[in-house]
Amino acid sequence: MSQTASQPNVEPAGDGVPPHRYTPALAQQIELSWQDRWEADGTFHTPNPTGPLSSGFEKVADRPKAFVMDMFPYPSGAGLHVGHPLGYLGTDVTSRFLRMDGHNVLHPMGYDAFGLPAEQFAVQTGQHPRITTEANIAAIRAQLRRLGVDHDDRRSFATIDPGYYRWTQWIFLQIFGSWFDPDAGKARPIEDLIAGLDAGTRAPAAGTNPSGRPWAELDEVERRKVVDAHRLAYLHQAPVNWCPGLGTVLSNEEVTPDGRSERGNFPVFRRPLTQWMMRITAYADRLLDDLDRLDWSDSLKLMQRNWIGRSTGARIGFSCGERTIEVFTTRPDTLFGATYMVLAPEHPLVSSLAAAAWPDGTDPRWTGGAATPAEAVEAYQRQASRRSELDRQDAGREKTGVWLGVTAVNPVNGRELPVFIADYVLTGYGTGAIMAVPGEDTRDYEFAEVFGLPVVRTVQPPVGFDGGAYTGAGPMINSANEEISLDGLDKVTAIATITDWLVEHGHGEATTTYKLRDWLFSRQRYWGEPFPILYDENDLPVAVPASMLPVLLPEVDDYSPKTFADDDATSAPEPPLSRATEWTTVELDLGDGPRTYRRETNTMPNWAGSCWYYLRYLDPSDDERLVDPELERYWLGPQSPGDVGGVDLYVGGVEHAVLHLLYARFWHKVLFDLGHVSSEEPFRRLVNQGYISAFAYTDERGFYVPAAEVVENSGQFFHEGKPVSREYGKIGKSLKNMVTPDDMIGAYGADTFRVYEMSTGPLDQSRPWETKAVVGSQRLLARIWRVVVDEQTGVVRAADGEPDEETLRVLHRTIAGVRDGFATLRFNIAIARITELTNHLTAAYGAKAPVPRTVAEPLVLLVAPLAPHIGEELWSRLGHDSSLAWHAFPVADERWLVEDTVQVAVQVNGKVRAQVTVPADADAAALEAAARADEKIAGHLDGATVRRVVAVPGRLVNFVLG
RNA sequence: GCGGGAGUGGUGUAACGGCAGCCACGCCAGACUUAGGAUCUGGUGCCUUCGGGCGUGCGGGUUCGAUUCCCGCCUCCCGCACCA
Repeated sequence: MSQTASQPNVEPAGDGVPPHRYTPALAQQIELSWQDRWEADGTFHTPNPTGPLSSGFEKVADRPKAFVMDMFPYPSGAGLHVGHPLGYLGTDVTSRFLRMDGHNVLHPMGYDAFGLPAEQFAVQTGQHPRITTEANIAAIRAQLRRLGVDHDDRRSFATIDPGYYRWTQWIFLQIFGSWFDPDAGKARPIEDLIAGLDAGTRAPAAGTNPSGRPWAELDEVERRKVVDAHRLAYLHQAPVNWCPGLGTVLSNEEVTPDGRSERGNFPVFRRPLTQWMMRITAYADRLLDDLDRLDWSDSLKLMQRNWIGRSTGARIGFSCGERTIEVFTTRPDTLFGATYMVLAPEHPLVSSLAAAAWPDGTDPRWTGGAATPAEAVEAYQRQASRRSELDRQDAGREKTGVWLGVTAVNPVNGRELPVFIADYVLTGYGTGAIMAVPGEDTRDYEFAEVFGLPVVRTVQPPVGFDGGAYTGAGPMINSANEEISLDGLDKVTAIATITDWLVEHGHGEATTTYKLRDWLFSRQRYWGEPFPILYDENDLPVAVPASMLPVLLPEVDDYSPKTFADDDATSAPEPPLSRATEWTTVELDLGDGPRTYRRETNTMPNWAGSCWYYLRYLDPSDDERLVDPELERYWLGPQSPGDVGGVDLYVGGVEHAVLHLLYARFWHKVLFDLGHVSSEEPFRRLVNQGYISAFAYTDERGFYVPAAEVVENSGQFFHEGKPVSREYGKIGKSLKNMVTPDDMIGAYGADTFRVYEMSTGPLDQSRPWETKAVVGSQRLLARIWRVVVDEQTGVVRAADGEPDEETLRVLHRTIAGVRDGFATLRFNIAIARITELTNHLTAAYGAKAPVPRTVAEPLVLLVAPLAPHIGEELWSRLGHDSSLAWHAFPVADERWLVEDTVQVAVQVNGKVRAQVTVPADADAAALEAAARADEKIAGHLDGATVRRVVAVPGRLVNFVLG
């Protein structure tokens, strides 16, 4: 098996080019040959400790494991451009390095294949989305193979495989079948809840029992509704993001800040609809707190923290006639400064609170020009619902609102506070109602100005403060009643004091709220996982038994949901599956005799399949269970007490910071609570790879011209002789700056492409693409080739002799540097060190003397993770029968990392004035003596007073003159 | 507006608080060439009176010494944004 790729039929490379030069044609020949051999030999098959993939595990049983993973791609029809492989190559280099360095490495790849583009293509063409999706997967798989990545191909799958989504449905049933026990702080099986309710040891949670009657008195249907309201997956009628243009509802995360759909950019409206929700809010604290235990970038953690948006404060009740208005505030200390109240226009109390008529002397600004409060409210609510999210969130807009004609009572001082509705108060956050403190809140101050409301300061602003609201720190003022006084207190003490008082008098309590909302989990699409849910004759949801999974996606004639005019806010969703009439109705015996059930016709959102795919890699053939616990413990389990476990390196784009990464953590924690996994988190270490952008060029008319045809001439850019202007942006067809990996592999080979991508900066850094610079990587590989192979004869040139000491020092410095670069994902510094070694060998040995084998072999091993094909080829030519993929990575010998003598800089007053060479172990005194002996330094010191001498052994000497 | 990150040659970048610019692209020169958009070798931060001087966005500070640490400002990028 030691035959090499290039022995026969190398074509003459052209006039003057040596026949055995490392040309792109030779590189491609070598690459294809080694890709075939890796596949035939199963070189990258990773052994599991047990089960069907465990063959060969004894070879690696004593190795530490390393689970290295990419965010799997969505198989779009557009194929890959040069920006896509950056992360894939980063994990590939890492996994190859770790394998050589003695780890059992799992580096798999799969496909996230449900989703909108394939469905929309299917709607246009009538072709089943599975057909296009599978064709796209095959194309991307071929592209990845041609890059030489070391994925274990036995472990690949797509989320659309019934054998996969069967378990996606199974997990849904686990979530549906459990509730969050606030006492235990974790999910538990729903049967435990029912047992507690039956035994009377547990009462229905607040808001789950509308009738208010005791559990024991409820009938069967009422009980089921109470239980269903506790589930982690539950049906809920609430305002959701309805997108008529797409014909589906969307999660908050899928709606852009300006109130449009992330996909398609259609307007989104808030509409009350009954939909499946997942109770991710129950996990808000754990999702937040466990971020501290993850090796993720600070910026990414911050994005999740902001999205979860925990804030602590108080809930305070304000009496308003017969009713109580509950508000949430983070500043209960400013309660004495509340001068009015505001409800969100959609607040449920609004209509019942509105007065019958305006009191005499009502400020005309407060009525909205309406004859009665009811009319004013109705008009304002209509206006608010029509207003797009963009308008409504524009903080710069003048405040609007109307008075309800009533007042509420400030519990702390009895002050009568007029109650308004205004759209600057959001219905979904806190209680949807606020106490307005214009003295210390900018928005309240703006509203108070427009409506002529009083301002009471309760925090002393600094002298000279002439702004409106004062939001800074300062002592409390104007904050006392007969029982308590906050005056003079600081903010923290005042909050504690007033909160105690509120609790004592039954007016409120300390509380925490979150920006995070429950996850809207149903979509009115065809191309997604069907819900394993049936509805019985009471229209209540029933789980499909696990034994009957998967619920297969039925064939339909029309893949599109009914869509509507973009702005038709009152339209209602109609999922494609509802038209599969033979499928929607089913007769089953679920243990109580045959009955007729109606199937859930929504499908799961795009994110469902990516929530757990890392578990499936452990054994994608498992039909018995979600994952073998032994495999999960081995690959994902905690590595030490307190460790969260999870994938050891997860690389992907930052665009998933609050979508996929939050949802997957949530599912994983539910699975952990229910005992299906031993790890608390799915992704221990996460790195966001940078983006590759490219220059694009426009002509005088502003049209893009093909970037590949633009030439530069002394700083100016020209296309067909005419000047063009340069822009910088995404790679793609629209900017006419598309460059594909296939283009680069065709021109240079995969190894050169890999080395170039890795050389342009640390993995997490974004960078521009520059095709003309790729040749530098090609030159490097050609020089390495020339170290081992004679370009004229093709004969291997490695010598048996010993390298000189200087070469050994460079070699071992290189080994240390390359290891550092690989370990920290700074492949650019690894390549710089390899280049130095190569350049040194070229200069020291040149074309005449062969490089000693003891240096040439480590060089090949060092470059192999980056450029595996040329690595294998040279390794093979050096006489090794087996792949270097499993050969030990070189280890630096400390002996050669320390120099005998070192050059140290000599500074005078911090400026370098000379270099002296001293023994490496010279102490400070010897260093100073050597420095003083230098002519230049002696000149500088002559006649001056040396106030101080700083001598750092091995580094420098600094004379400080007085 | 709030929060985070980043500013180093023409370009991508590199430097345990210790000689700023490793490595590469580009550019310049040379070699080999009928030729060079191949390959190889050398040079390449700026200024210079050739002694040297100045240089890591700007201004301060800490230090014997700052690209690195601290403070303020400017610019760019990212995230969030009427979240009470």
